[in-house]
Amino acid sequence: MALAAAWRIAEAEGLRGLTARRVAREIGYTVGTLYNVFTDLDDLVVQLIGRIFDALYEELRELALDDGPEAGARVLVEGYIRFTGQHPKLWSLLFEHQLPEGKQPPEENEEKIRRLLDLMERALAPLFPQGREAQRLHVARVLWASLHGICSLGSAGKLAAGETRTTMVDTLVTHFLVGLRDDPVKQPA
Amino acid sequence: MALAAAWRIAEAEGLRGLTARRVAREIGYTVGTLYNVFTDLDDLVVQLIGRIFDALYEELRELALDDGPEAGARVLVEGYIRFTGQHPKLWSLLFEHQLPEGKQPPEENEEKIRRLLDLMERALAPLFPQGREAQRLHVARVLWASLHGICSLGSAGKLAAGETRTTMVDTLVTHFLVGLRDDPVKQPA
DNA sequence: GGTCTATTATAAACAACGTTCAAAATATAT
DNA sequence: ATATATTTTGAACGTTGTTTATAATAGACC
Repeated sequence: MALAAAWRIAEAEGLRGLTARRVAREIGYTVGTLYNVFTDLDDLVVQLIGRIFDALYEELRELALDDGPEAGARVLVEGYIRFTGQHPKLWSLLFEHQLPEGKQPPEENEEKIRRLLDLMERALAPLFPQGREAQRLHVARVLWASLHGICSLGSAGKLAAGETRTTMVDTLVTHFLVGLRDDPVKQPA
Repeated sequence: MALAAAWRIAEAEGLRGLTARRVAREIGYTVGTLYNVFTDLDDLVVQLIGRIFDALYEELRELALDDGPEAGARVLVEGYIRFTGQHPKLWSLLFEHQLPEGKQPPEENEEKIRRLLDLMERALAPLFPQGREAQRLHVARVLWASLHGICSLGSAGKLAAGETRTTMVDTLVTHFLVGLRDDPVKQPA
């Protein structure tokens, strides 16, 4: 209930507008009540982040990943870009929010990230023979992180004025996968 | 003076510790005085970000970029990673800070980014014949943004537990450049 | 030096923030 | 109906960004 309200607020106004009192007002309660449910505002945000990961996963889970690695990778990155376009504030919340020094994100959120990465691993699987699972994970991570970087700098308009995320990601996937296939070494990290 | 203090605070405590009163106290003035110099706290942060870009540029500008595109790219990404390791809080500030809806970053900061990208363009230059400057810029952007993504997810520990940014970036550069060289099409975006 | 003016710094105030907690309201069980 | 456990509240504390009227200072001119 509070998380649903937080979702709406963050979707409309971003992390800046996401305050405890605002969430409380939205659900017709007082601030104090929120603090009986969440230990912290960070706690609320972290749980909201979990829901955002879930939504992204739902967007990507039903895509066809078995039409070859390149097709699979392309379909995944397209879905990712679509999500960042549909929920820009929510998506940027995932990385804007930085937990203070001491705290660290809960186990379940790491698992949600792992699930997303699994999709990319499955798409790339045909490229790797058995016994190369470590390298498969490694490559999936690199591609996923690069995708993130392109969407991150592309959306903020920081880097790529006059260039779309789609064309940039296209170039990434094309050249990265070509290089991967043509590399005779394929040595793990 | 205020910016130097902001630098120190942000370096030690990150964006969360960077408050107007804290900066004012650090330089022996009152908050009001800060608001005679900066229109806003966002204004101060944006100017601090400019200085961080400058520092990153200083770290990279003297590297040798003319020993071939792969060597040049590697030396750049190594320098980038070194900077993110030496000033993690400052570097993450660059992307944590999100300007509110209306405002947008000043022209000079975009120029500082452009300068950084130029370094990558110069490193990759031998790969592109004359008349392919647009593609050169495009590819430099993709590589730069991917590098950013890897450092971003790698440093927060979000993605790559048990994997270093160096190995990930290594894989990126290797496969991306191989794919770039072996691609007979090399069509611009 | 003394006066007038322009700049600069201050202190206090405002609203909103995160967070806490004793007390009031409510629900549950006997 | 009474006693107990739970939930919600409202007020409070300290801190935040930001504004503004006032005080302090500096510089220029006679």
